[in-house]
Amino acid sequence: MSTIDETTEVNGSSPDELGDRLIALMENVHRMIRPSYHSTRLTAARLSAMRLIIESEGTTGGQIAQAEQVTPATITRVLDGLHESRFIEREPSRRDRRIVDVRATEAGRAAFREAATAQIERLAGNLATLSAEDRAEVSEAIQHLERVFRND
Amino acid sequence: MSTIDETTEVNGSSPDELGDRLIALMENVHRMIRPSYHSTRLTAARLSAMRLIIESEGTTGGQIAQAEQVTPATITRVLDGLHESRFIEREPSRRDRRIVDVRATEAGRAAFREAATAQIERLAGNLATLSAEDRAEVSEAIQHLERVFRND
DNA sequence: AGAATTACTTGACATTACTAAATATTAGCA
DNA sequence: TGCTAATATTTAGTAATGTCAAGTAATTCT
Repeated sequence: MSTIDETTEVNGSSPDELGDRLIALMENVHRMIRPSYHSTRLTAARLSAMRLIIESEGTTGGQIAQAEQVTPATITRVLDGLHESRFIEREPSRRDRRIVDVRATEAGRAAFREAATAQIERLAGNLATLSAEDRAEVSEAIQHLERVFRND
Repeated sequence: MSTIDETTEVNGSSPDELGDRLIALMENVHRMIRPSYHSTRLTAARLSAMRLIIESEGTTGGQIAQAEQVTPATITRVLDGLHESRFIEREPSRRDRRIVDVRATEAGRAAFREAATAQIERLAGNLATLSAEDRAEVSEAIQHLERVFRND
């Protein structure tokens, strides 16, 4: 007796099969959006951190680490890189001087906008080859997946 | 008069918006499936390479590099790691001794099965919370995206 | 006050990516 | 045939991103 009811599990949509295909797809997409190493000073982890820093004005090192699901040690280094490029400012919090408040500089915001735009456009070029109907379906699916995988 | 017919561009499905959402989603998923550094000897790039090596019996270094969209130099290091763990065998091709034929060992297959299963299950746990209908929609969408992003 | 906890940094290391240059082999051509 | 060019991979050096373990400084708890 199978645990899977075949009438409801059409064309590889069981959780396991879906996971398998999602992993393979994700690797393809991830490589495509990987920023090139020398064209910009905003590499993958830094770009992602900048997104958080800009969206959550006055966030802290620990909050970034949690959102990025990495250890504080990793974030320290990412912030080191961003600071060296003058994209952020770090300052011990007034209320608790162990905590580091992080803010984006104007240069940081500008660099983020540019890098994020380039990253999106690399994907958008491919996505534009889909029909509007297919894109609507993809949009629906992303909504489902966002519900399931979001961690804020 | 807009160049975009608004009846076909519903809920954020323009290529740019879709790209933006896809990037955020992929980052979440990518962190979730990132193998932990010390629990297994199959790290991300090695696991991905093993998938290719097992699926395409008797593939070569260059073919792997192309499929993974990285330089041959990168693949050499990945194969070094896999070889050190006795997960693959490397041998100059009989027909052209510049080419390196790569084959998975039994230990490699076993390790791959174990690591891939763990990776998939981390995702499948989340995906199982979707209804069968939603999963079917996601499956459709993945098919569209595979068509657009696949590079073999 | 002293001990424990918390937030972050530092040091030592592994993995994964790059470019440039080296090596070895095969293919093309005069 | 024999020189040259092209091809497949490796090696060397560097950068980015991640780990853990240990250290520092500030806050909280008893």
